[in-house]
Amino acid sequence: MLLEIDHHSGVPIYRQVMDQIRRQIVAGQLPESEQLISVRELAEQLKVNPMTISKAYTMLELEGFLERQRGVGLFIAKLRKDQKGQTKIRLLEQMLARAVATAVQLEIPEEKTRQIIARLYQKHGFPLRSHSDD
Amino acid sequence: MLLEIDHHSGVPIYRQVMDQIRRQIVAGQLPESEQLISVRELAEQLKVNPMTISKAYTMLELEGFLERQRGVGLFIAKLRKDQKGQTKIRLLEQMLARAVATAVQLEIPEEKTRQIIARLYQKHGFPLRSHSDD
Amino acid sequence: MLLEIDHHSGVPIYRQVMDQIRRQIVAGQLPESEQLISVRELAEQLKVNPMTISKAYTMLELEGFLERQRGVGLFIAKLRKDQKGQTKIRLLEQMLARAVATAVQLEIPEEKTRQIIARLYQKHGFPLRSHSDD
Amino acid sequence: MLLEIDHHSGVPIYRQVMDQIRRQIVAGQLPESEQLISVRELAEQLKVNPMTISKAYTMLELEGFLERQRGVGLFIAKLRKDQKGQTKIRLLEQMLARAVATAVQLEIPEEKTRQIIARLYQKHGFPLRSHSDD
DNA sequence: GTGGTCTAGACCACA
DNA sequence: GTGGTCTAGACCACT
Repeated sequence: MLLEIDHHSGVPIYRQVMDQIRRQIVAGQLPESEQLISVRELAEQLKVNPMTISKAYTMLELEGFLERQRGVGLFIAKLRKDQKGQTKIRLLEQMLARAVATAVQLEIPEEKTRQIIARLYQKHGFPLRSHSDD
Repeated sequence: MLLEIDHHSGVPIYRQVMDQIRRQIVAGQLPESEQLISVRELAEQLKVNPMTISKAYTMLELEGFLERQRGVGLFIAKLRKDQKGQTKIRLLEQMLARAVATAVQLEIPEEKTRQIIARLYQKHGFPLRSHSDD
Repeated sequence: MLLEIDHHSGVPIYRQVMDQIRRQIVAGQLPESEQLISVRELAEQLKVNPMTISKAYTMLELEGFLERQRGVGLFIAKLRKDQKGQTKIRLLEQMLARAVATAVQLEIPEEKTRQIIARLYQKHGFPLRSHSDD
Repeated sequence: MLLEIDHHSGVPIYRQVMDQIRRQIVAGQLPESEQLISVRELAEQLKVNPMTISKAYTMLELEGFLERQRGVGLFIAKLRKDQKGQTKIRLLEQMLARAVATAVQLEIPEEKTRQIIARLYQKHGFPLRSHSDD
């Protein structure tokens, strides 16, 4: 599991961990039912406090993305196929909703917003990847 | 000047004040060179402590959106014409960048993102002014 | 009397007025025993509050640079010849003392400080003026 | 870290703290990447309210001299090598500029200013380290 | 009237 | 443990 922590972003570390794991799960990058790397190990990898990782794991469990097996560890939850798709759209919509609300207040037309979106997609090199599962 | 404070959002009050005033300035909703509502008055309106408002004003002054006249009050700074436009785009890009980064990781194609954007714009009744059926 | 007020410098206006008048007096740019421009008039010229000018005048009177003739107005005080010279040096020394203290802490050598001084003098075009009264 | 607060100078305490820390950083007296003394501790040392120290730290962070690590503390920022030198010169120039502007208006020749500078440097026992007769 | 500073004390998020 | 936020209330400088 590859995670990147930005200590200067202002975003709490436990949130960065949550967001990245959640995304990897719904993106299917983390195989279902597999055991998660342990709190201690991940903490060591990322050079952060174990309590921070523990907090992230606990909250992801509350959200239903992780399942705890007492005495064993945490596992990726099995999500129904449509659940994944729904979550993906929901996560994206949340972020876009705030962006569009801002754009509307600033009277930035949809066309301009589209241009920015297009540029950002290009920057991420997305067109090169296949997206047949949508 | 209309401001809305959400005491339960977790976002510091002074930041909510900053963000809303900054946006109103770059959106041209606050006329240049005009005196701002006073610290005490806004504090009373919003039912918060004057220091909280003072902090927001001070930070906006540091950012260059407000100008102080000692003993008189704070005024909307005159921004160069291009500065406003740049700030508007910058504010929007910040929000979109995170959204697109998420979309790419979730393998949501640009077309789908566009659809969501379009729907959100419609919901806000945009384009403004050019239609008469509002 | 020519005064320039910088509303954005952070220096209180009454201080800017004091400093400039004081300097003009010891520089001999204001003829001795002449009546000062009235509070109201100067306030109008500079577009500032009359109380601000009044405060500056009062403090200069306390410093001995102005003399009040009740019912008439304020006049430039007659300074003994050596007083002017002493005041000039004192004013300069005060400012230089703080600068050198800083330079020493920052380990900036005297030579570098001299260079900066020389550049600043050139910028003011000083070498062009005669300075035979020293 | 040694700081001295003058409660009667009229200069806000948080500014005195900022100025002294900033100078110590660019003077290299505070080692890079080292953790700063905590807000509470410094507040206790100086017998002032923690918020006062917090304000100074926050502003220095905005200026780029300090870096925050959430939940851990504040650290001296790593400055590019030339940044330090530039800041040193900038700090000194600011003070000298006002002094020379005064000197020019008072028609004090550069030579006289140099003499005062030289005397002040001697008083501070500069040049440092290169002499052994201290 | 304006904003700026400071205090004492509370509560919170983060690691 | 760390810093961040907010309050209520005081005092000050400036115009």
